[in-house]
Amino acid sequence: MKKQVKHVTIYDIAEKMKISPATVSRALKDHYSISKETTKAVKKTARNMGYLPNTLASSLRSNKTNTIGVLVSRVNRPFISSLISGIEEVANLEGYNIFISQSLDLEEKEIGNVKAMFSSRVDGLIVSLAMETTKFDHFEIFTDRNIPLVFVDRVPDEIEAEKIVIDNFAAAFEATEHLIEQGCKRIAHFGGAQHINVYHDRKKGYLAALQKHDLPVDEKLITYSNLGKDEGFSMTQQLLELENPPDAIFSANDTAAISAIQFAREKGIHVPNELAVVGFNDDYLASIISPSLTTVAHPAFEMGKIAASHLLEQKDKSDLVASKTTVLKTRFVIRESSVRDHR
Amino acid sequence: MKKQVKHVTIYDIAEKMKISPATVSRALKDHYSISKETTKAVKKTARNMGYLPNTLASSLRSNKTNTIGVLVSRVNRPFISSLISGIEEVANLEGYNIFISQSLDLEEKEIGNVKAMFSSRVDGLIVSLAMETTKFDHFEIFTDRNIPLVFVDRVPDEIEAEKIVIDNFAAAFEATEHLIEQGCKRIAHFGGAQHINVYHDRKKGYLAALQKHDLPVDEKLITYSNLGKDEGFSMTQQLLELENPPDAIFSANDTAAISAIQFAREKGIHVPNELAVVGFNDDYLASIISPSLTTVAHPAFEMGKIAASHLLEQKDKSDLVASKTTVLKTRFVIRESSVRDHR
DNA sequence: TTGTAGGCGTTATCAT
DNA sequence: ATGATAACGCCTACAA
Repeated sequence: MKKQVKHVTIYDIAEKMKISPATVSRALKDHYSISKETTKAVKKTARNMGYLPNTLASSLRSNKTNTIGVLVSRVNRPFISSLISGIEEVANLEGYNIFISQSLDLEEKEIGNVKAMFSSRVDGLIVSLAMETTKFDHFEIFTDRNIPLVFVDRVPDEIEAEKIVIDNFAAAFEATEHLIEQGCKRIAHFGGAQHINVYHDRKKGYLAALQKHDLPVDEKLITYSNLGKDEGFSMTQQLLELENPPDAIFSANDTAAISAIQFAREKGIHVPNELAVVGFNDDYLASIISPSLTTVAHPAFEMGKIAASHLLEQKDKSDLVASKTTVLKTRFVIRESSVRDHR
Repeated sequence: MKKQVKHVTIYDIAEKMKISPATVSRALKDHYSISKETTKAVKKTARNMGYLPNTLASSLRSNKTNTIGVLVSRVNRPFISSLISGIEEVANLEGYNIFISQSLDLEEKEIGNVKAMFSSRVDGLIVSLAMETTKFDHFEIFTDRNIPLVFVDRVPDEIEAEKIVIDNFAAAFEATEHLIEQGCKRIAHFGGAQHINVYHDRKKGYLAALQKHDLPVDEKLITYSNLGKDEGFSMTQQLLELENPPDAIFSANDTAAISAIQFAREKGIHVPNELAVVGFNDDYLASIISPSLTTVAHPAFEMGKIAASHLLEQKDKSDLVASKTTVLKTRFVIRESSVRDHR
């Protein structure tokens, strides 16, 4: 039976030092009104006694948790984990911790998570929407109370709030135009759920590029899925079985694009000459696969940093914060999967 | 100026219903002593008033946060993010949230994080050690108080606590022996920091396999690093420039192994015939790269699930928990990078 | 410079 | 079945 160590409180310190708990509390946070000697002595005693503050009590009283909530689809996706790293870097620098939860792309879970975040009184919330989400009133808990709320990447049009996004339309346009310049005439598109801004805008950019260059739009060449590995395979297979198959694919993410490359490789179809492929995200994989994948570099880490710093700025500005959207630059990275031999 | 919504408390509900806060509190948690009608009425009023519990207050009073702390090196690593997913799955099922923080492989940050976890009164802590960590007394805050503590993967020998690991020795032995069976005679090893159990054991397994097959150990073929992408390149380069270069590499992770493959590919060195490569972890990349990478599948997700469920079991057993180590099975995945043509 | 005392929102204890 | 009250640990006006 191990000895059970009790929690040391400011009262214990006060008692031992024959001073008041208030003085201890102030000394521990370097309150100006406490003398240097007292402060030093208190801190020393606290250390000796193994005192560690109870954040719960402190937060309850002060109405401040020094915690930022982060609500994402799932942490084990390259884009998301980089985003989180960016958030953490800034948060930590400012003395904040982060509280992460996953929606698993389910609306119901997202709603529960938002409530849980509120219940634990996070000082602000950063959200990238679940794939499934179509309603947004669960965020009113935060907006109604002017608790800082920042959306990242997958953002809702329907809410007035701070948003950090990339220009999906422009990036998709550039990517598609690049394929056209390579001489591709029948360009397919792997699209995501169209009620999500990012996938909607990417498709729009794709269509706009086709239109600009007077290429016809063939609905048979446009697919919708959640862009997973398996979907990538099956979509590629179906497209290549068409009587009039595509000569290029612009995929709304890298995962599906990579599956396309793998499928083509297995079938002996040359990438890029028979099938050019462009992805979106610039996952680490993109540079590793052979042929390497042309894609749109998504500044995930930076988005996280900006989201966190904007969130922390909101606190100060009280309630006159205009809803503001920050658009970050993407970078089009041309690699082997799209550059055709000169003919 | 937006209307500022106030927080609704159980007092507000009690007042409106002309009952006591105690009854409200009980009704909201389905306490057996409260009548069905009252319970139903309270819940309805709570919903109408937009009541959301204050977790801080509840936790402070009940001494229970329903939160599991997770302390890892960094979230944006494939192994870690899968581990976290596993933890979250189990935690959520049992009504727990998780609180994540990153040590960035720095001991000092790990120490701070452990204190912060304690201060926020997590009900238990799951840890994968920072690369830098060599002392372990910062965990005594938890062990002294019998707060459940589980180490995963990178675990300390020096602490009596629950541990979840894989058999790194056996896995490394099997991997190395496989290379020997392929006819490799000079097998190099990319090792990690040797004070970390996993890297230490992997090296031991490697050495044991060489010894069993009467192959000499050449220290020049053994490197130590943090096994990053860049290190993988430079180590491969250095090894291949030796007057007597290796014909195989067993790397303690996939990242460095993949760099080795890429380096060889660039230099026109045939993998596996001129240089066979085996990695460790089975990151998603391993199956994508060409030639695909032979590696040891590390059950990250399952480790997370087991860590969480063992942690939650500890709560019940009060203080007679024996320190226990659970060893999970790995799976050796043979792919192209190690299978030589028959000669 | 330091002390006193009330309160943050909830739950546990003891009563009715 | 319900109510009154204290307590969790800390912070902060107000007082001294």
